[in-house]
Amino acid sequence: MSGTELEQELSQAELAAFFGRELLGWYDVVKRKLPWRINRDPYRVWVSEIMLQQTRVDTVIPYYERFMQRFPTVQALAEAPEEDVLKHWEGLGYYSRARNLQAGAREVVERYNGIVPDDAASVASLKGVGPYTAGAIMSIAFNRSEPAVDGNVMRVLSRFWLLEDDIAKPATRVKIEKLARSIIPEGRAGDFNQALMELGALVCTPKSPGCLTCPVMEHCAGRLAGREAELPIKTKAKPPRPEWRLGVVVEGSGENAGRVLVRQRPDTGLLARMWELPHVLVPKDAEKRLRSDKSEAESEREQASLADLLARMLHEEAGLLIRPLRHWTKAEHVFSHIHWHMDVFEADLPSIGAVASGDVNASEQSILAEGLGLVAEATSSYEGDKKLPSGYAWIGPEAMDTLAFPNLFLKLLQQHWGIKGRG
DNA sequence: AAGTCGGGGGT
DNA sequence: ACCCCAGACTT
Repeated sequence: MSGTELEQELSQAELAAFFGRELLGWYDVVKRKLPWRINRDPYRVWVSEIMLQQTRVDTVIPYYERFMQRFPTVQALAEAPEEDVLKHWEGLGYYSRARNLQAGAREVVERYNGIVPDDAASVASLKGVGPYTAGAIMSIAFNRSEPAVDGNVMRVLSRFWLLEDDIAKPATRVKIEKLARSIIPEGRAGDFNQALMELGALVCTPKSPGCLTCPVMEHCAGRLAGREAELPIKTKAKPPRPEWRLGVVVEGSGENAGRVLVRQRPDTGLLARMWELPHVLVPKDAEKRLRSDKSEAESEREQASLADLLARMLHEEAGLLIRPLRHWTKAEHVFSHIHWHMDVFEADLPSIGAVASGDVNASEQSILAEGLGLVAEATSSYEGDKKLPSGYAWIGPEAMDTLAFPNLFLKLLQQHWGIKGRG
């Protein structure tokens, strides 16, 4: 301490007044023009806040524009087919947000006559609306004095007030909510909450924060202590568990030439109700057996083993008989809790002619040996496109605007047809 | 309290 | 590579 300067000890109320005044003054000058800020329509605010959950502003903007164009009102969203809603969410991730949002819209139509209720408890009860989103809607759309504490706000307030609580713990969000509620300037809840987030996004960033341009640096306890870089405190997440999966691009023939076999995922769980290429999880015991060859280039022998496993598991799990042709590509995809390593094969359906003429490889024989009757039945029915296993369908590039795929499979399909188109 | 739920951009 | 993003829901 210098000794010549009197450290002004500001009270909590004085700090809050300073913080609110300076932050709002800064926000009024620099706030970004964003598509959900053209008015305060509660439905528009609602949709934006759901999309912005765990998703950056720049990523959301084009999705938001398309979504609002297609579903401009609560009624429009409530009446739409779910598939249509998912299609407009395609690539954005966390797809339960889309399903919950539509469920919420239908609830607003049925229970509130299509008007988003101006009531914190009612808004908070809507599907997909948690503590943050309820506070954001109430403050931004209705200017109610409710806190809206997201990752930005926890970071900003942790630094300004030098809070050393672990923001990964749920209890910390509750604590910071109480603080945030207590410092909302009278009559400006919406602007204040947005200003907090704007500061976190533009200035008080996770790494190398721009303290020199920060409107509240003068009394930021974290900065004054020289500790802004180590705040907020957050425990590390566990790394995603690895999974080895075998996928397949099954090419159709005859009337399905140029099409690929896809399937719809179950109603719950990961990527619920999204469409995908068929794939199977390599069991851990089989993994040890098949990974004996650790060399860079996979041998033909190993690929044949993988293809064999793929065909057999697909038959057991889905009753689907395929004929793997060749290894096509590898694909990696990382979720927050799972890391997929995929080997994708090209395949077609076994034909009766091929079986009869003996034009089959060894691995295929092991599959087909289980019953030529099955093959015959499968072949005739598949070609008619009538008796595919439940949830399976043929799709060509022209129909891609009807089914919603997660990005992983979207890219694989585009790669498949893209190469074909250029070749 | 810990796990589940996508995908991408910043550093 | 690792971190984090205008988080919510389930167990």
